[in-house]
Amino acid sequence: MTAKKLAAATAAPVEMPDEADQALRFEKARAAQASALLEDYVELIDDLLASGGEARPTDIARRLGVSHATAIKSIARLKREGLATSKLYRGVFLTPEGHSLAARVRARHRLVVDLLIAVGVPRQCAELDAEGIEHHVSDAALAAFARFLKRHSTAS
Amino acid sequence: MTAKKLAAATAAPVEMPDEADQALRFEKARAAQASALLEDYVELIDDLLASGGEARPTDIARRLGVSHATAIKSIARLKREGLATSKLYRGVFLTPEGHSLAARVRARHRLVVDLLIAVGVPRQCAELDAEGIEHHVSDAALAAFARFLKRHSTAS
DNA sequence: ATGATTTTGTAGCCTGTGCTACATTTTAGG
DNA sequence: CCTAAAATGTAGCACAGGCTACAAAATCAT
Ligand SMILES: [Mn+2]
Ligand SMILES: [Mn+2]
Ligand SMILES: [Mn+2]
Ligand SMILES: [Mn+2]
Repeated sequence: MTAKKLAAATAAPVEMPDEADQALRFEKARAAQASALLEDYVELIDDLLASGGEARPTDIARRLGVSHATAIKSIARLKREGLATSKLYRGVFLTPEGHSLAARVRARHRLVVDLLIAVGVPRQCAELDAEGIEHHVSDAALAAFARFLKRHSTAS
Repeated sequence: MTAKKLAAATAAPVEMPDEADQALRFEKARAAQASALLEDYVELIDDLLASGGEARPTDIARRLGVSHATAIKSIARLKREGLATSKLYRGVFLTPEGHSLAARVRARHRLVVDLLIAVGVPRQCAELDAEGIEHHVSDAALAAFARFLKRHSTAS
């Protein structure tokens, strides 16, 4: 290992980031990925409740493109984590925590779409990509997005 | 359901996207998520090979922040999918397919970081967020990012 | 050279998130 | 009201990607 480090120090053409930093980056990305599913569910449920009235497992499943069995299991997880409630054959509802998460998630989703469009991404494409991107945008980045949009919408 | 749709049509305060479109969005995001891990591995392995010489399972594990057992299993998947090779105690190497994937992934990673910085995200934060965001940026969005950066770097 | 340390590999476990198939319950239509 | 259709729930499977614990191999240092 000593030999290898020396060789790297003398002949390395590429600089690597610090090991610990890099590990933290990947760990953060994995964590975001783990909550992505929950975020999409609460956002969708909140949309359904706001738009029509009911958020039924079958509707949720259809909109997410998964089987109803899968949706029901994920809804069970939402309940386990205190984000949703449901009564047999009565549809799904959000707890206050679920509702406030949904609000944050929706605001972030919109901001991401708007930023993508502002830098020139076609609307359709922006909406496609945002669905995945949103889960990895930190609050600091979000704030920067908001500043950018304000700057560039007033300067029409 | 007829009654529900009528109610929604008359009193709906929120517009929902088309069901099929929405399902496609979520399916695409899930697909991106599934390849994210492979992308991070090939990018990291390529970096290690370019910078020092070797890409050993333990190094890979440390940099990714996972146990070496986990890394070895993921490397097995890389091999199964034709992206990498390895001989016992000889480290990991990329196939031509793996190498070209790594090149695409690295270019995309850099472009995403640069764009985030260009819109005002602090560098540190940009590098953190990019690790997750990169896997969800389509080619079309990437092209838009490149155009945006060219426009805004020449106009200094 | 040999003993300690590091690296690698294996085995077995868990959780999350997909699926299909089947059972049950509710809802809707005639 | 009764039957057919739709919705819901359950069971059981598969696979990915985490982990720890243990075993074997290679490397390093004395
Ligand atoms: Mn999403
Ligand atoms: Mn969303
Ligand atoms: Mn990444
Ligand atoms: Mn990357």
